[in-house]
Amino acid sequence: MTPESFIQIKAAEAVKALYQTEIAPESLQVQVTRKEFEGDYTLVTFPLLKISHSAPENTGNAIGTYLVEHVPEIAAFNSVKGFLNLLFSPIYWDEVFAEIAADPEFGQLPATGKRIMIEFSSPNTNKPLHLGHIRNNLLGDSVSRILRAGGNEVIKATLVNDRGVHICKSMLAWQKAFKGKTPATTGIKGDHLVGDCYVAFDKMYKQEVRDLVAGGMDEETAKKEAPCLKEAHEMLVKWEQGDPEVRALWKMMNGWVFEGFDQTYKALGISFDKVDYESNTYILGKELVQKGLDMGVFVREADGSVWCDLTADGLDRKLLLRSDGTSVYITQDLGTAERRFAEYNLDEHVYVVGNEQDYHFQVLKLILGKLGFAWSDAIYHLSYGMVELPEGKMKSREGTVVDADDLIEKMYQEAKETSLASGKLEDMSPEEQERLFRMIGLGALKYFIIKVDPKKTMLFNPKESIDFNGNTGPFIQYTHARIRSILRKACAQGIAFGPADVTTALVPSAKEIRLIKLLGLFPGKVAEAVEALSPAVIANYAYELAKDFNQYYHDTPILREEDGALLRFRLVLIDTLSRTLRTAMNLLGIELPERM
RNA sequence: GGCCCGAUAGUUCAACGGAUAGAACGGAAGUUUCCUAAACUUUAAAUCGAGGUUCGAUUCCUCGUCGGGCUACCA
Repeated sequence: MTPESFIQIKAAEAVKALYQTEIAPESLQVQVTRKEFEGDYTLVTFPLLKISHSAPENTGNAIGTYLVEHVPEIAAFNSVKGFLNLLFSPIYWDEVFAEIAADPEFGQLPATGKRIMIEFSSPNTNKPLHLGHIRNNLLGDSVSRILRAGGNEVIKATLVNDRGVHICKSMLAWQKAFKGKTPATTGIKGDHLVGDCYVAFDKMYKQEVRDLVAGGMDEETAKKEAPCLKEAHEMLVKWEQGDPEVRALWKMMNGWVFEGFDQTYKALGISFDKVDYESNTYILGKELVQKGLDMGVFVREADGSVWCDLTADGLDRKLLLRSDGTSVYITQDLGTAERRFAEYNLDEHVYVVGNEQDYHFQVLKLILGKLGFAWSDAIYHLSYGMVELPEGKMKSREGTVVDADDLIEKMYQEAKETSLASGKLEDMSPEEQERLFRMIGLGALKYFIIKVDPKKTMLFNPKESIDFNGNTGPFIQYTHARIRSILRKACAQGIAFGPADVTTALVPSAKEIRLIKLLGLFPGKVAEAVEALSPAVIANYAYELAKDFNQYYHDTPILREEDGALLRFRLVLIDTLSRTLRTAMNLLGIELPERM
């Protein structure tokens, strides 16, 4: 039980005894006591004044007196305005700490019995991954870990956009300007090679538009009439007809891209349980269109196109089927969602997709609801903000995109330089060092991105991205390494310790109590992160833990402690701390080194 | 035009409607016989504006200002 819920329950009992009123324990507000006041946790009593019909301080005093008299874990209280500060007794810290130290799965919440699918990443196969994808991937990966820790069964899914006119553009450019070039012959990573083709197409296209405009055509028309664009569309038609040549080229180039993506995913430490390809799913949803027509929620226009009128819901009319009978993006999304819910019997489905698609998901949920699917409410769009650079928004056309592979490599190099400069790694094997540099570089990148509230637009400054100080991944990794170092030394000195040594009857210091208090908060933080689908909650918690340890460590000579019992208590404390830190960082997908 | 989202120290980020709005970086000043100084200590510095809701508002509501996104028979 978390300290908060413990107080909530006891306080509700107090209210019942004192004022003969039943209240829900969850409705009571409990917070960690601010450090300028005496106490461990604080009950906010303002909301209770209506029940007590008494001044804030009197109410607090009444409840405080009751709690001290009836609850052995609560030792003392003081009441300041509407804040009832409660001081726990050592009995309580013993209980909390023993519970944490003995629980090998600390932070894992009880099973909910829910099955949740989370879709993220969902890349296009016409260019390599960039910084925006990294935010998506890290969020998706971390949120799935958090949902799992929240007691849910989680299925990580991705839907690869492997078909469409954008891929045809890359294919066309390859035919025209890259023929014969492969990742093998050029030494270029597959997804980058295909991305180069895409850029080449764009160049070609722009030149053609300029030529047409120079020839007297107005720009709007020129943009539609550029020969290479038309060719790309013809290629798409051929692709849909199953033209063997086009299909072969498509398969080959997609193969390059997948190989490239695999490397990037591997570097990021990300994997999926289920991979869908749009080339297989784009037909889905057509039966739903018929169903909608039968139900009268869709209408067919004279030209054969099918629409859903959402104007009554404050949105626009949405196209579902083109006049030529082909489906659009949302149609297949409808079909894919239906299939997933049916196939996996999902309780919830989370989509990690950028906030530029807020409208799309609003429409998606609305239409599914109109089609009579009760589970439309179980769809959650985890909408995240864009990543901007100091010079503004990333624009692929202006070449200001931060490439994922480049970035990962840069972080690694930076980690390597800084680590080598510290001169602490001389006795490590080259392989160990490599592993460590990767771990630190990646930890810096991941933490930097994940610590920001998902829904906010964030700024990424490549120059400052790898900080090893302050609220950063490496700071936490460093802290963990220090803890492990102490524990190693204790082992080497033959000091045995274990959960049995946990007893704060030794009178722990204020800082030790604070650490225990912080540790006890972890399950609550996990629950909060699940609720908000926000890894940032965990990230900031982990930082607080690390920071507090550093402060504790600074003026507590742990291994020089003479008293055996106190020494063992301290070792158990920091051992528990390192475990909790590890568990928390694991939820973010960040590895912690044993030493650095 | 319509719809959606955001605005907090110089900068990047925090703060279930709760106490004197927290950190970090950068700035200024310190700490190394000691288990990792990639650390620690001290210090200056902020809620876009105007109303409203209430015991209490950075947080909720309205209006305004500024910024971003969406508004394709693209995906």
